[in-house]
Amino acid sequence: MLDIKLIRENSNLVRQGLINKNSADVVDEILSIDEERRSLILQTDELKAKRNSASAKIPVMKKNGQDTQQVLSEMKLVSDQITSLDEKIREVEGHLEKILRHTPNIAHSSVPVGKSAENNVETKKWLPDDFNFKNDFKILDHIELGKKLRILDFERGTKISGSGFPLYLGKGATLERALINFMLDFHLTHHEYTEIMPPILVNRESMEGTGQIPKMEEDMYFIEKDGLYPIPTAEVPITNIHRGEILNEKDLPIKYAGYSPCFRREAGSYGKESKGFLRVHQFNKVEMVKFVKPENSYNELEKLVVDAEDILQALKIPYRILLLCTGDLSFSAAKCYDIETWSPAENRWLEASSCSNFENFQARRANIRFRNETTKKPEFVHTLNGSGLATSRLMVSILENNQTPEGKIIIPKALQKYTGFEIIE
RNA sequence: GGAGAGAUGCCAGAGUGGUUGAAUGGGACGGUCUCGAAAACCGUUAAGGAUGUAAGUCCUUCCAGGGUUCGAAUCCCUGUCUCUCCGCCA
Repeated sequence: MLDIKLIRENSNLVRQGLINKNSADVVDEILSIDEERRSLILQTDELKAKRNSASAKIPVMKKNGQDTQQVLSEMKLVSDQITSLDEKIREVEGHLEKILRHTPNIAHSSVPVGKSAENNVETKKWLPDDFNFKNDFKILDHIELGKKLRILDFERGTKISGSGFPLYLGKGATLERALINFMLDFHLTHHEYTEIMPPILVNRESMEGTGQIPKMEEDMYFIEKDGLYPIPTAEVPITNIHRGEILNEKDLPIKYAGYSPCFRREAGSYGKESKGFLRVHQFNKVEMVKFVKPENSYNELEKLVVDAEDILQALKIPYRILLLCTGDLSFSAAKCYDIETWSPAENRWLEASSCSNFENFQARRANIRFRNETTKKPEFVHTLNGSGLATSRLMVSILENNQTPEGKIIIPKALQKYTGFEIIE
């Protein structure tokens, strides 16, 4: 959520920010509602002050045996006015809140302005030493490999649940589990994260806190009976750990990493993208979340990206990094890097991680603050998160990049002690 | 799932209609004392909003949302959560 004071005091900056993010310019609407709100508050506060002072006098008058009849009827009137004004304020504030909750974060000044994904900027490309984009044998895609080696069964996954629910078998299941353990261990030992195992069903407040709701509501699963949402990412429960809290400045930055399955309806996105692992309703992901002091958040974002990169380099998976332009940035993000891994069968890059700085956008929604040691006042923290990483896309790259001409898979060295085997054949 | 009890400040815990944003104790912080420390004593210790250059002033908030009343932490209704007992159960 944007700060109403920021909108009030820097309306043009916000206006341009919304336009850059391909979002509707609601600044004038917000300003006029805000003005109405403040004028109503002024009126009701005055009446309330009047009522309070009368309330203090009434018992004294009674004690002195004075007649309170006139004051009481006067105050009855005042109270009625307060009630109706408060009603109006509730309405106006509800309206304002609704608009603000639907208004996206604006991008940081270092983010390139652009309309869509084509305007994203590649900032880095990393390839393993012996890597070559051309192969001298026929590359099988992950679906064919999965079938041939009996490690993935998309058809039976569909039978059990529907399309987009992958079934891992045998060494495929072991490899998936190994990958999760490897990534978590790596972040804990090399990057000093605290491990989290979060609830994977969350309530509405949590979904609103991180910004998935209301904008992305259609993409979320929802269990109506209990009012719970299966999480689309561990970002939701992990960021909400500190919802409504005031943290100690000396505890910052707080760094959490956690594994969870992720559930996404992906409403309306069927088609070519949806085959195999490319777009699924359930996948596994290790997520990194940071709570940091505002002045450090951009520095922390760069470190977050490196944390994700370290995993890919250890696995020797070719990847590139994109700096997303304003138009491609998600609702809550102020700046975001996508990390894409190479799929030789698809002959293209696949998004495996997204590392974002939300500044205080989520913190404001979720009311996550820290006490500034110098000013002694609470301030909103900055929150960041990054996939570290999503296994489904990673699995595609691991299988396809490590296949032999005979269609076997060589397990990356770093993973072997987790899988207990070196090859899938 | 059934029955009951409860939710107050950083914590513990009073408060059942009127200057109670809230007694008391603990903790934390500052000070006095001390060579230093402890003890003792004194003081400070909420968040949000409106207004104002500021100092300040005012409003709101005792789980949440409604209601009664001139006035609600206190009374009524609904919801959420916690605890105890019973049942069920990985």
